[in-house]
Amino acid sequence: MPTQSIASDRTRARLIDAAGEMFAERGFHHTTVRQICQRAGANIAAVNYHFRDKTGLYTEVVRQSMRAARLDAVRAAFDRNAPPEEILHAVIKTRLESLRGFDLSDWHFRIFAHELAKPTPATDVVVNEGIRPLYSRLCNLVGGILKLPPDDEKTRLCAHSVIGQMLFYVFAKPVINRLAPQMKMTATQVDQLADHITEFSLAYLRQAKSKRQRTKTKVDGKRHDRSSKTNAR
Amino acid sequence: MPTQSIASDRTRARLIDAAGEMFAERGFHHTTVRQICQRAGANIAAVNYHFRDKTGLYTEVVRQSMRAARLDAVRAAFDRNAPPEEILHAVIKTRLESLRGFDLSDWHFRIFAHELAKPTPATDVVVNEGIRPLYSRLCNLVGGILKLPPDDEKTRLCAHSVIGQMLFYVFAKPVINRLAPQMKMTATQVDQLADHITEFSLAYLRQAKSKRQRTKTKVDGKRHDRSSKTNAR
DNA sequence: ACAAAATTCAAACAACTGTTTTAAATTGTC
DNA sequence: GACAATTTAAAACAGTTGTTTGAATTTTGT
Repeated sequence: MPTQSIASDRTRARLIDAAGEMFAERGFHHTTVRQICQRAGANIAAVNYHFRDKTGLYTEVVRQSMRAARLDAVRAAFDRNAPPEEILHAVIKTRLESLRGFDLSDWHFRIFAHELAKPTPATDVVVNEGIRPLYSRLCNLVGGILKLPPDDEKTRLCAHSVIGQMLFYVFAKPVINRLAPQMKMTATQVDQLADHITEFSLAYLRQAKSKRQRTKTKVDGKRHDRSSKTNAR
Repeated sequence: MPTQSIASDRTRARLIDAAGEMFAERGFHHTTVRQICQRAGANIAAVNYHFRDKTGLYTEVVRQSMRAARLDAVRAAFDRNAPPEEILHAVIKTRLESLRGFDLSDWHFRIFAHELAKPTPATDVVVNEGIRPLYSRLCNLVGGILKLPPDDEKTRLCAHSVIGQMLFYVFAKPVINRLAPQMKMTATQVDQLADHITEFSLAYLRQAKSKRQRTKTKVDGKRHDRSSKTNAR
């Protein structure tokens, strides 16, 4: 028994679409329900009718953007069967695709950025459902390269260094445009960016690993553990 | 002829102080003039009387925070007579001091962060007076290590990588608190952070330099330029 | 000490916010 | 096709925002 009409579902979807783009662009606090409704071609009361609150609409947008395609792409990059360094490159590149224009249903990264700047009532949802899984998987990946446990402090610091480099371009876009106007974030430029961040990060990761292995062999004789199955779920 | 009274100057200063802390904490848009005036012990109309606008007060706060002590400390770190890698470490460490609690007159970094997230009418002032000089000096420094011109694309990308790592902790503070609660940002922890970011970055910079020098010596014979005075102005 | 200028103050203003209300229109079901 | 439920619509609500007003007060220059 579908208690909701099709027309209702369609305005609901239009509201989520419009709100998603605007939330991603201007953040939660700087987006008014009137703007959303105008963009969605709906009445001002539609938000309260369909989502109870403005925050209700926002959490729904967040929840939906968590299941969006790009996030799956990042997960796929993680699950790829390849050497960890290649996986890292794929993850970074996939994640940076968000920078090219306004890909539909690609609000996730930008909403994440806004959440960082100013927490909202839905921050817990964003952190626990959207960020934490990717964060822990990145820690697993980095720890795998470093031959260190995922919750080791050094591992975490390195993961933060990778995330920070990526986030910078999402956050600082308006400032970068004034500081380095030649960066237009074209497709090839984003690729170069991903290559750079990967190489920049791997330089330290490789060095730290080999240094650790050198001291390790000095301490406990030969290394024969080969415990490289560190990128698991 | 001091046309302004002393009492007036004092409320003016109190307003700037209160506004600076609150702008740094919550950003421009999320700070109300009523909150500022209450904190400053001034009347609601004081802001408009002394600064014409809310944005007038904000630009004054920004202008003042640009001349604040911490920024001078960063400049001093840049001007230090030392090998560039040591300078880099000093700059990063000085810049990260902002993370420890709420140091008075240390709004600069946080205001910068808020500007990144959401541009304001004073963004131009922030970028041109506060960010650009440090940015170009960082490019000079990094270019000096890389033996590349400061406006080379690789140089800029590396500078971005360094900035991104630092900014992450400023931005992501609320999220980091949930993701890695053990990071309390104590004095020693901030020191470790600075050490890590420096080492993480230098790993790539050193590697890229030596790689470049190797190919360079292959091309133009012996290297005898020694043009290491790259951190000027 | 006194007039004039500068500053503070309480109150109200207009514009905006998210939300609620009440009635009209649309929809699904018999 | 009629009736009941669901969905839209226009208007107004209560609250907050930055700003202005005009009179009281303090400070300044002589």
